[in-house]
Order: sequence, then structure tokens, then C-alpha cells
Amino acid sequence: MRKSKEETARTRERIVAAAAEQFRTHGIVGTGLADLMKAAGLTHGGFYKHFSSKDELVSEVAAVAVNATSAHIRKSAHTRPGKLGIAKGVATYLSRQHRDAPEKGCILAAIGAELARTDAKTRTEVTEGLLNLVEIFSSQAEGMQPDQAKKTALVAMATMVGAMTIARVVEDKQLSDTILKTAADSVVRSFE
Amino acid sequence: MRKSKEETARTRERIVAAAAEQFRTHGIVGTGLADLMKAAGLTHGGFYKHFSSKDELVSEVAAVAVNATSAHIRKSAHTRPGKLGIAKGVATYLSRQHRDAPEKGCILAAIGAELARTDAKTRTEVTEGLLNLVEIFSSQAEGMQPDQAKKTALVAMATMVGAMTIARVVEDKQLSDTILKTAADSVVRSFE
DNA sequence: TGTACATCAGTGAACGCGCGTTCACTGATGTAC
DNA sequence: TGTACATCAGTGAACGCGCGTTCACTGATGTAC
Repeated sequence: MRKSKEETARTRERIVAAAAEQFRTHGIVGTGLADLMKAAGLTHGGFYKHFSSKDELVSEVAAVAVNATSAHIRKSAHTRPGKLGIAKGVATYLSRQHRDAPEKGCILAAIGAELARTDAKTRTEVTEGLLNLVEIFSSQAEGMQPDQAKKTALVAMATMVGAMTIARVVEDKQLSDTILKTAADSVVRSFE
Repeated sequence: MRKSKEETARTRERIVAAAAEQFRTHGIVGTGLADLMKAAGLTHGGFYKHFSSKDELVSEVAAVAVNATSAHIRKSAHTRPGKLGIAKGVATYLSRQHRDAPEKGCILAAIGAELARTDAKTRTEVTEGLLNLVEIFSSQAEGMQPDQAKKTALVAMATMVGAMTIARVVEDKQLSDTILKTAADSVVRSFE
């Protein structure tokens, strides 16, 4: 049952997309290849026609997922100019929707600690995606020295990733909401 | 080979201590009970004489580890009064030593995302430990309204957890150092 | 353009392995008289 | 206080199961003439 080149490429993308969701939902170690392939509409044996190992898939998923988040936040921030855009981007990231749908969200908040245990290639790709996000924020920080804008954006990333991680761990829903809101206010104010 | 009550209690503590290190190093799912028991100097079969399941151990480890970090940061912060103490606590948390020794460090930074997938009991314990840390900082924030101090401390926690997570993922050592330093400066300044 | 053959995406069984958990057994500790 | 028996911490083999990976096979697609 050989498939056409186009269909093969689409299948590969489907596997990556399914993996991106599964990894963010259950973690990398917590996701089995059989379940993952089933989610992509295939049987597990076919996996190795697309990837040489699970690690190779992890690397590709990290790159794709981090870029998807960058694009999503960039799109959100670009709907408004300058600091209003930053506020929009921050609100999008620190929203309850993001908290309650980790499978579609930021990979650093979803499996950051696990990424720290992956190979250099994967971590380099995540680093690039992170710097991309820093660039989005710092470029819209009008009236700030470039160096100061970059530092502020870097801290903003840390606060956002940490706030999202904590908001998902905290059992008390109200406290979780408060963490998101307080962090968002603080991050937006840091650019003023 | 029955053991005395005292020795049994000490063995249990040894298992929890070994698990706390292993979980923070390899993640919860990434840690096998056999390896864990070997690290505690026992064979795997004896595990169930101390815990009814791996989940029960996870719950106990979370409580113990989060309190250990609270105690460590509190000790560090209490060596100096008020805001100087906050600066010391922040520096201790955001140090390279902490980054390079996750097995002894903050459980939120080490396995935060995995904790978000654990049962309510475990997450409640982590929440309490987090509020404990918030209390340490906000109580030393002299000259701040209590409400404002608490908010600032909450954001400080988010920034510290996020900065540590990111610093461990980032491949570039220099960038990693910069993230820690920039975040520390920002957190300390937020209390002024 | 049509035909013959090579390629290879996908299937599903099988591989060895480590997982969490159970169990029969051992022998030192704890308890009852 | 000393003795007999019950308890139970720890051992190591075994359980079923799912893991990542391999492989023989199928049949549609791609390629060469």
C-alpha cells in the first residue's frame, strides 16, 4: 500500500501534530508510540518509515511546537501597536484558555523540565524559539533602550512560563486565576 | 529479618529521600521503583511494606521536597533583615548551584508540569508549600501594604520558577547565566 | 502511451526489556504468658 | 525474667503489561524502457 509523496508528507505532519498534543498532555516519557500513532490514525509499526527513533520525533515536535506558540503570540501582539500589543500578547499567554488547554499551548510551560533532559539539538531549537518570543516583546517595547527591552522581555518570559506552570499545579481554582491575573498585570507594567 | 520500629521508620525516610532525588533528576514517570529502591539500599520487593503504591510515595515526596525548599530559602532569607533577606533568598534560589543540582532543588522547577498531572492530595500539598514560600518573602517586604506584598511575592515565585525552568532548558550556558541574573535583579527590584 | 519492475508506506505479529505489583519465604523483633 | 509464638521488614522470583524497535509481508505508487 505505498502512498504518494504528497500523502506521505501529510502523514508525517499528522504524526508530528499528534505527538505535539500528546507530549504536552502526558509528557514525553508518558506518551507511548502506539497511542501516538493511533491518534494519528495509523498503526504503530509504520512509525519508523517516518522517523529513525522517538528522540528524532521529540526534536521535531519541539521545533514545531515552539514556533507555533511564537506565531500565535506574535499574531496576538500584532493586532495592536507597541505596548498595547504587548498587553494583548501577555493576556493571550496568561489566559485561562491557555491554562486549561496545555495540549495546544506553550511547550516550555507544558514539558519544560522534560525538555531540559533532551539532547543538545532539541534544546538549541527551543532556545531559538524562546529568543524569538523575546524579540516579539522587545521589538514592541517603544521608548525603551534595546538592551533594557531585551532584559525586560526575558524576565517577562520567565514570569509567564512560571506563572503558567504554577497555575496548573495549584489545586485551588481561584488562587490559580489570581496567579495568572497578578502575573499578567506585573508583566505588562514592567514594560511601562 | 524483621527490623525494629526505629529502623523501619529510618528506612522509610531513606526511600522518600532517594525518591525525592530521583524524581527531580529523571521525573516521576522516568523513575522506576527498582532503581529507586536500589538507591535507598534495598531490593524492589520491599517497597510495598512502606507504601501502598507509587502514587502514595509521590504524594509524600512532594510534601517533603516542597517543605525542604521552603526551609532552605527561609534559612537563607533570615540571615539578613527585611529586604536584604529577600535579596539573599532570591540569590540562593536563582543561583547556578541550584540550576546545576536539580536533584536537591525546588520541585516546582524540577517537575512542575508533572505535578500538574498528579492527584488532588499531592497538588494541595504543593500549593501549601508554595504559599509558605510566598509568606517568607511577603513577611520581609517592609514598607509594603500586606496585599501588595503578597502579590509581589506571588509574581516573584512565578518569575523564579520560570527562570529556573528556562535556564535549565537553554543550551547556551552564557544565556542561561544571563537569565538567572536578569531575573534575580528584576525580582529583588520588584520589592523596592 | 503502455507495460514491467522496483520502491516503499503502512500493517500487524514478534522481539527483548523494564515497568508496577504480588507472593512465598526467611528470620529477627515484638508480644503474651 | 524467660519462653513460645505471632508479627512483619526485607528478599528475590514471578505476574501481566506496555514500552521502543524490528521484520516479513502487502499492494499501490514511481520509474525505466
